[in-house]
Amino acid sequence: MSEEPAPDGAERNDVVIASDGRTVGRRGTATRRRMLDATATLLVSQPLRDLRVVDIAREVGASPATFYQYFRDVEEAVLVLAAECGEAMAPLADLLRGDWAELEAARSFVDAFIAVWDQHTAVLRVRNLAAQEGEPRFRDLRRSANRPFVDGLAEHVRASQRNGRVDSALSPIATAAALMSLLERMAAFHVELESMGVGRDDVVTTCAHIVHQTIDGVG
Amino acid sequence: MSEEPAPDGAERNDVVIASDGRTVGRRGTATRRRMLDATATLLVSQPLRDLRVVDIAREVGASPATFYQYFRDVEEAVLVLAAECGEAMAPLADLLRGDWAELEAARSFVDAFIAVWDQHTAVLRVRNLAAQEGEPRFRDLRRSANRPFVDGLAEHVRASQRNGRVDSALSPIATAAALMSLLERMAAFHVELESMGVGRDDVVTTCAHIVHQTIDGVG
DNA sequence: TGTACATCAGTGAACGCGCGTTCACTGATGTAC
DNA sequence: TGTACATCAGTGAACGCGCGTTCACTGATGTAC
Repeated sequence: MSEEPAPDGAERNDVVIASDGRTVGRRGTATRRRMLDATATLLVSQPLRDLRVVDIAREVGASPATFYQYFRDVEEAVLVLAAECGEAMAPLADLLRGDWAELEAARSFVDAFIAVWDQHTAVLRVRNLAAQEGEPRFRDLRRSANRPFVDGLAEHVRASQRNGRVDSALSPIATAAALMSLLERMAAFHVELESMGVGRDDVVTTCAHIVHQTIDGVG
Repeated sequence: MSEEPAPDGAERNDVVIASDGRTVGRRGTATRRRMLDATATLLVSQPLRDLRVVDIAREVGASPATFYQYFRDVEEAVLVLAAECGEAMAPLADLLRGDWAELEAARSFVDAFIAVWDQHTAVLRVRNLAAQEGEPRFRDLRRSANRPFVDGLAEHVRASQRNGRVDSALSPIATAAALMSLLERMAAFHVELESMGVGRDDVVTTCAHIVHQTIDGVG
């Protein structure tokens, strides 16, 4: 029966409520946005562990107290950013339709996937690190963002197994999970390969080959 | 000309020097070892970020001050553990010799690799997380531990490309890096797949297939 | 168009917790004779 | 075998920094009439 206050910065019936119960208007929404952007910016150059509320506040020229109007803590701000990345990923699920007999289909998907990572490297990396450390909320965000891809890849494997193109000893789920791991990691750190003479295109091509060959089997 | 004190816990001419300059004897060495083991144990259930000097000290029934006799900080203790894991990995390089025409060769390597991870999951995970966050010393440890495998895999790819069994569009380095990413991640979290009905053997088999097919090419 | 009021937005300054780190000390072990 | 000394080992207690967090306050914006 009790009327719980809405969680910080959460929306309820399109009305955003700040931590002290005031409704957030246009100006407040903009400030909140700047806090989020500042958070994303700072994560490019420092790990989440070293990111202080004071840093974010200073970055937008505000007081630490202002931060708490919109977020319970730094983690909550990062969770919002990670959720936004999830939305940016969603459209890629379409690229997994079709029979993928052509290498080009795999290439399109890999390229698009890495493109989203290139746009949001810092936040996605932090999301994955936190997920791997066992933070349940980051884990969930990652899982739900990747689920369509894992499911899609696993389905391709099953189809190829029915055709006899892929060895039935493979676990479709393990295969899909393995390929996603490969894609995420290469997306996250392909820039570092540049120093070894491996460019983004090489990475995309290589990943596409591996994915295609694995889920579509041998000719 | 100045006689620098040896770094904490470091060996010089087989004589270990503690942080206050005293040489460390049998008893001290044992205490240091217990500190290391306690660190590894605690890392199983909590991320590095939450690991306090006090926690480690309490775990071995000692005072925080004792910890500082042997390590500069928590990170240094973890670095020692990570280096030890590197040594545990080293023998696997032998498994990469041979021509790998047989799937079984890949399977042996994958199985052994995952076995080492199973023995040292916590420390290796922490090593990788720190490396991905950009900590140079963890990065170096990871790189040098994995280098033989990356090099070996890349060499196999080149050989297969000369045979025409693998598409020359693939970058040997990117391919090897991608496969290592896949292996590390599956080694790190294959336990979680159990809940989806995918056992350790399924994971090994699946990884072995992908690795073999990728570096040895199509029949 | 202007004025008064309500509400949204932002902050300075302080409090306090938790942890890292140190130091002067006690206790344990080893060894010379 | 025993005693004295040197050195190794361990610690209680405290200090202080840095950050999270809050509160009472000022300022900005919107709106009713």
